[in-house]
Amino acid sequence: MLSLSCADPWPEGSVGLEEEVVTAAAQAEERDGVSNNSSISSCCSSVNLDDSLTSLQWLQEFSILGANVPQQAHHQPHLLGHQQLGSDSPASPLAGDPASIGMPLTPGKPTAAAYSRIQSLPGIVAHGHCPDEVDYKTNAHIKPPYSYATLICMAMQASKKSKITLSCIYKWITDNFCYYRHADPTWQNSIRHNLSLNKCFIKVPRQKDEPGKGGFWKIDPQYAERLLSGAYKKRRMPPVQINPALQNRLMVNLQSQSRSPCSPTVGPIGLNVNPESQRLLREFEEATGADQNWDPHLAEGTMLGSWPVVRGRNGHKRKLGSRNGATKAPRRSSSPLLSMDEQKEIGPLKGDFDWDALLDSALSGELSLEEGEPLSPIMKDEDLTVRGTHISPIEAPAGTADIHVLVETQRSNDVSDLDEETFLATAFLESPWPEEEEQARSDFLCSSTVNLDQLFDLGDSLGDPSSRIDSLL
DNA sequence: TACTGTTTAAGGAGTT
DNA sequence: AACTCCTTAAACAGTA
Repeated sequence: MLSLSCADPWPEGSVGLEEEVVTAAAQAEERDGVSNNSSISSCCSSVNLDDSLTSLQWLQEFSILGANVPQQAHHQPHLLGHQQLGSDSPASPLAGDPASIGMPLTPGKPTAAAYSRIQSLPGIVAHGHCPDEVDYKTNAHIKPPYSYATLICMAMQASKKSKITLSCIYKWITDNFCYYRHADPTWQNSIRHNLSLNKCFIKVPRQKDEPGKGGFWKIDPQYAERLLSGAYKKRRMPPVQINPALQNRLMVNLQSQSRSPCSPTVGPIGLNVNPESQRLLREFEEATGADQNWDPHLAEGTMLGSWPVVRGRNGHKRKLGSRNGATKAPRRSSSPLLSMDEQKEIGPLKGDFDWDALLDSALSGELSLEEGEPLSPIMKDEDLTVRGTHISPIEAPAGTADIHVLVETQRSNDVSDLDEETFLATAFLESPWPEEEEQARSDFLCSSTVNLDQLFDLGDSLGDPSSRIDSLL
């Protein structure tokens, strides 16, 4: 089974088999007596070992972390097997989890604007942040700007399966968004709440002969229809939120460094925040003006001291109730989540993601759609909208490397907010390119400073977007 | 016992 | 202002 999950657990076109495989895996779990009590941490430490192969990684490297992230793993997919045999790897998410092992988080491109650089600093509250500038997979401090429904959709679509278990959704989220690995596990409650309440999610009960806990979930085809018909209104992304579980440590770290600003130090959690970063931080705060109210002496009150006055979206206060352990001990995200079958099931979730295929399959009525309910082929318009910005169509130069984002954006024209959000969120989840193309792609990427921010920031140059694309190429 | 799933409630923010 | 969306919290029941 290990080799199955390593090699190609859910090969293309295996959708029809997945339920059987899941069932078989679940039965194997039963046979092996594998309990669900392995913590998600330990689960991740093993399951995540192949995360270096996921698409998240390549895009993160691609965008801002290119110089900082070990790359050999996704250049050497054959290492996967070894990793899964138990040896830990620095490329694994947890190994790369700054909150876990103190991986230094350094600012992004040194030549980028202070704004962009600041985004990559841990624990920065920044309205209007650029999601693609934040390494959500390793940054445990910034809450991903995706709604829970979006996260669920992402997990479901990443799975390429018609149905997915709750624990797999948890797993995918924690695998791909470091924030949730360290966040109060109440987010799982929200996930469940979303699944139950949101009409777009359908529960698929486990069959009698399907061992395991809980049922499966899938996306309602009607909802998919709505997604693609643009029935949903656009909503603004919430501001970045800092993970309260990590913020205190971060604060201590920064404070300790502020006492000796001339010597970059590694704080209690191993976060490098050197004087340059602190300077950038101040730059950012000053540049963002009064709403940030930055004051070197009151920094705690702005971005580092906003907890435990938990701030929801846009910083409004939330009730804390008894969440600080006064009554019910909250479950931690390290609580056991996955059974063996789910770990096997989750394997393909990690970056085995192809939006082309997903959309194609969706449009042809596959994916989670019921038979006879094909999606409307509506994506043939000339215009496209990227997060509220109207953009003229851009022809991808023939024979050049795919501009996946643009292509997908065109195809996603007129999609709903959630779908768009999901698209934006999952665009960087696309599976790694085939090996034979990788070098050429790498060359392209290396020779270009393009990142998603640039691609999605085309609204800045509506006058001549194609010229901007040309400049990117 | 822990996990899963449902339901209710409340509050904030964006949209109409 | 009303509506909708989203998040968070919590209680409760069912289940493995």
